[in-house]
Parts: sequence; structure tokens; C-alpha cells
Amino acid sequence: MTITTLDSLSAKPLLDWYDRHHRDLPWRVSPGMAARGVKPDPYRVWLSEVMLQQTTVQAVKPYFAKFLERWPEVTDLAAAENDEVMAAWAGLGYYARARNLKKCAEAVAKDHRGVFPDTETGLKSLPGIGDYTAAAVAAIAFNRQAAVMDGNVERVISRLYAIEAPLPGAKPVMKDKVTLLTPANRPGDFAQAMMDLGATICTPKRPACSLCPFRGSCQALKLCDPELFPVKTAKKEKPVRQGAAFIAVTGDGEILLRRRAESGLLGGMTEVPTTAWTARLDGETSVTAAPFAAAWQACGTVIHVFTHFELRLSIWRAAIVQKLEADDGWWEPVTNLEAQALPTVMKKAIAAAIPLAFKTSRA
DNA sequence: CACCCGTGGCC
DNA sequence: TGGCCAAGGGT
Repeated sequence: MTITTLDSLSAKPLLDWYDRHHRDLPWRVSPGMAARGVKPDPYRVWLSEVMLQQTTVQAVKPYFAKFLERWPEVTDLAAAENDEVMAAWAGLGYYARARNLKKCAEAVAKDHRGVFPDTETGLKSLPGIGDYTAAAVAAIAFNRQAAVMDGNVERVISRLYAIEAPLPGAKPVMKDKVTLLTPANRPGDFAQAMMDLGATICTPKRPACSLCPFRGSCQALKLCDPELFPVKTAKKEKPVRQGAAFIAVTGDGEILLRRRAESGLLGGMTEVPTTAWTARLDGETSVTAAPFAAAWQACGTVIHVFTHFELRLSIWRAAIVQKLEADDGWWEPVTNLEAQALPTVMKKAIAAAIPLAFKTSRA
């Protein structure tokens, strides 16, 4: 008798589906191009993978284009100024990625003669490259049989096998399944196919199971409801923090900026002077905490939600008559703010005080 | 292992 | 409208 069990699950239907329905992405070599001998550029694969960490494809596209135009090779990025890289990354979030991106480029240029390591182990030894990115670059750029597991793959696997154990604890079990499923032939396309499937068919809500190449062998579809997977442990609620930000502008149109500490929240990025962001809601949110005395005017409150807390920032503005030499900051023309490494929360704060500070002032 | 670390879009 | 989520890594 012939029984289709999970043990017979094959990558073939997924690869066939990928040949027909793969997404066209700027950093991707499509199956058709690969058949004509086009090889992926490890630098582009790595750059895109780092940008895509916890970030949507749509958000990455313009940044990828900008980086590639400005720094076409990894050696160009290695030779770039840190501040330029941080300014180019501004808005994309998780700024430690940018710091590690730069360190990684320098390591490849200096320690590897500008050539990326072509093994999972070699890649993982580089800054900013963890389990996922090492496997992804090894598989996609170097055709290594590496098991690639990201959030998409976790969702697909958890449904295929109806895994009831919650994430993140169930990760090793899922990784084992991916390892068994990853083919020796076209491992890179397999990885990208799993992620495309998760992004377009096996979606978190209302998956399009009727279009899925695995519809005949999906345990969740057979037993209950795919939308119930993956199971995740409950997350704790977000605390609220509060502070004040001060926008000082001279008659010449210069604004007082500072540089944040190299590590931690928004590390190495640029900011306007602010108070500490405290958990106390009765903290220093008024002019009494301003960097210097001036005719401070209230400009409302900016609310910004970070990964692990919500920030309520009181905004204050003052026209400065006599420019003081700030010992831990500098005066920057408001017309040059676009070139600064300003995270989104700071653009919001400045826009609240100077509505025309940014061309795309949707904050 | 639990926590820290951004942002924007979606329903 | 707000909680959820996106090609995670470092510590």
C-alpha cells in the first residue's frame, strides 16, 4: 500500500512552485537567470539578509538600492566613514545591525582579502551574522546545504508538522525538521522558496492553503486549523517611559544636536538634547530640565513605541538669540538634517517643533 | 535563557 | 485602534 506520510515529504513540489511563483527581488538571482549561469553576489546577499533581519521587504528596498549605489563592493563599505553609514541606515531601525555591518565589512576586507567566507561556520564568526544569516548566505550565495530557519520557516514547519510546543522553546525541534527537508540540490532556492511561501501563502492570518504546494501533506490543515500555529509563549506587556526633548534653533536656522552613546538604545545615533527617559511618569518633563535657560515653548507630546517600551516625549522649542558653545553637542543647519543619523523618534520630535524640517514630515 | 534592540504596515 | 508581525543578533 502507498501511504503518504510526513517521512516522504519532499522539497520537489516546493521548488516547482518556486520556479513559477517566486518573488522578483533586487538582491535575488531568479531560477531562470541561475539556469543561464548567473551567480549571486555574496556581498549583495549578505547586505540584503542583514537589512531584512526583522524588517519588511518593502522597507528594505530603498535602503538596499542606496547602499549598493554608494558602496558597490564590500571593500567600499569597509572604507566608508562610520557616520556616513549610520546616516544612510537612519530610519531602518535596530542600529546595532549597522554598526556590525560596518565591522563585518572591515573584517572581510582586512582578514579575508575582501572575499566572504563560503561556509556556515566561517560566516557565523563575523559580526552581525548569527544562525539564520550564516545559513542563508551559505545556501543562497554558495549553494551550501545549510538549514535556513527564520520566522517564515518556523511558521511553515510548525504547520506542516502541527507542532504544539510553543516558540521559542520549540526552535531546535523545528530546526531538525528543516535540516531533514533541505535538499542537496538547490538548497538556496529551497530556503528562499520556504520564505516566499511563508510570506505569500502560508501567512500568519488567513493562509491561502488551496494554493500551497504542501497542501496534501500539511498536518495542521488535515487535523485542525493552520492559523493556530505556531504556538508562542505569552509576551509581557510594554511599560511606559517619559521624558522631554529640547529643540533649540538660532536665528541663522541652526539646531542643537548631540551624539548618543555608542552602545544601547539608538547607540551611536544623533539626537536633540533630552532628559533621561524614566519609568516615572512624574519625572522631569518640563523646562526645568532644559540644557540651558531660554524662552522654551511647549510643542505638545510625541509618542513613540519601541520594541520593549512606549516613550512619551514632551517637546519644547526655543529661539536662541545668543548661540552658546555647547560642550557636548554641535549646531547643525536645519537644512542639513536629512544628512544626519537621526532615528525616527528624533525626526518626530524635531518635526513637532519645526513642522517643515523634513520633506516627508508625516511624523 | 531572558532580555535588549526600531520601525512601519496591517487588519 | 492597538496588538501583531517582519529574511534576528548580541549579551
